[in-house]
Amino acid sequence: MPPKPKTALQRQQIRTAILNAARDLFVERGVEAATMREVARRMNFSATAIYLHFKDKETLIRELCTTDFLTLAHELRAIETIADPIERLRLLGMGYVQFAITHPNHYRLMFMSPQIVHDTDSSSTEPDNPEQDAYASLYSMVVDAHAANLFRAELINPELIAQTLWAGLHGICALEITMKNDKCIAWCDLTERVALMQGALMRGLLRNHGTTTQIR
Amino acid sequence: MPPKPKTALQRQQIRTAILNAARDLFVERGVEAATMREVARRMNFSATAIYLHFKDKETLIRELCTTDFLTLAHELRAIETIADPIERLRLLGMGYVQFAITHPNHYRLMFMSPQIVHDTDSSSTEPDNPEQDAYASLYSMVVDAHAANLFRAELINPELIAQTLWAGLHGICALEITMKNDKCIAWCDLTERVALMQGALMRGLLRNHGTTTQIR
DNA sequence: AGTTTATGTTGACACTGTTAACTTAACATC
DNA sequence: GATGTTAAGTTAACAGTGTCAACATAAACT
Repeated sequence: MPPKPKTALQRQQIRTAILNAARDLFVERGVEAATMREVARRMNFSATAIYLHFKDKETLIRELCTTDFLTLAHELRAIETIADPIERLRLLGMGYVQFAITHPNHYRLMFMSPQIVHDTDSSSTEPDNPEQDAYASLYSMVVDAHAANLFRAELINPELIAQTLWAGLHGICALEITMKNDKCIAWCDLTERVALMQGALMRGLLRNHGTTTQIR
Repeated sequence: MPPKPKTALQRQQIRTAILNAARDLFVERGVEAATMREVARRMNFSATAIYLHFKDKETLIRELCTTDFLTLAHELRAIETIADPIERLRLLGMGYVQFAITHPNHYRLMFMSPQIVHDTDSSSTEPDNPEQDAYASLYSMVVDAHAANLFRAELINPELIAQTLWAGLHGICALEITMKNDKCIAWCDLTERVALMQGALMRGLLRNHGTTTQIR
């Protein structure tokens, strides 16, 4: 294994190769299956070579999730073009749930694991974290709907509304990921649960709680 | 350390002593801080002595959570005496959230960690698991309310309603536990979030969506 | 007294993440 | 061209972890 000085591009290629190798293990069997040593093994590296490219396992996995979540955020960008604020919110929620269900390990690590303290001043070069990104787009949609006077009069704080909508969908995703195989509970169909959550929350939050927003 | 044959009572005392020692570490610094070796150290046991009383770490911690959750379930029993089904549901939700926030590590392990497959036939002697217990009491309350014709006409499945209510509150608890220190998000007051979630879901699910159920 | 048995302890195995010290090949400079 | 510098990678090691197998011991039973 001859060491040659690598150009910046080559170095980046190795980084993404490591990320891909780690992802294979990660998406399939979770964080603790994605061993640093196993990743190195698959790269034909020695166990410690990974540390030349990533500070530690934490940052490796975290960076992996970050990039994947950012691609999601960009995919969901198309939804922002939809005119009707309510329909926009509904579709955003659907996309969110869909991602959580198809990438449970990513979701678990981003939203269901103890967070890094995320000190403000640290390495300075990570201004856009995906969770903020996702929440920000939800929030902006809520602000739009609020500006259009669509919410009930008492609801004066868009932030509170956004956090409630998020919590509702997160609850469904989290329970599905964690307990879908729990035989003690007769789980209803996932899409039914999502539809009812969205329908009920909308009906509970919106001003004209009548015919337009229908609970299926 | 002289080994004497222990009576069943003594054996049970040792078990609970181990559980208590483990709980100290667990509630304070989480699962991975509750090391088998550290528990043994605090008991003045050798590292492997714990395994004479518990099959492995998994079952130790799981049993710890189970008992604590069951005591919660019994505390919440008082709520069942409340006459108004809606108020009953509301208080149950409040108690649930309160427990989750004051025992975040318990909650995390019970509802936010990959579940054991919980094969039906195993050791046979664990019929009442607390998550089923909690869900069962929620479900029975929903059934009552449903029998009293309080829900909207379209909502014919109490199970679906119960799971939606659970998911809503679980979402709040889970986000609070995982991300309360995330500075990227301007979290609203927790009790406000709970109140809005309960109010909105109730308004969205109940039949008379008018003056009685007020969103604060 | 001698045997059995529950209750422990010691030592070990196979892992993990991670750091320190060493090796090697490619480049820049005198 | 010989020399040094340095990035890239290796091996060895440390301090942990959960857990099992083999051994020890003291009480109880026959």
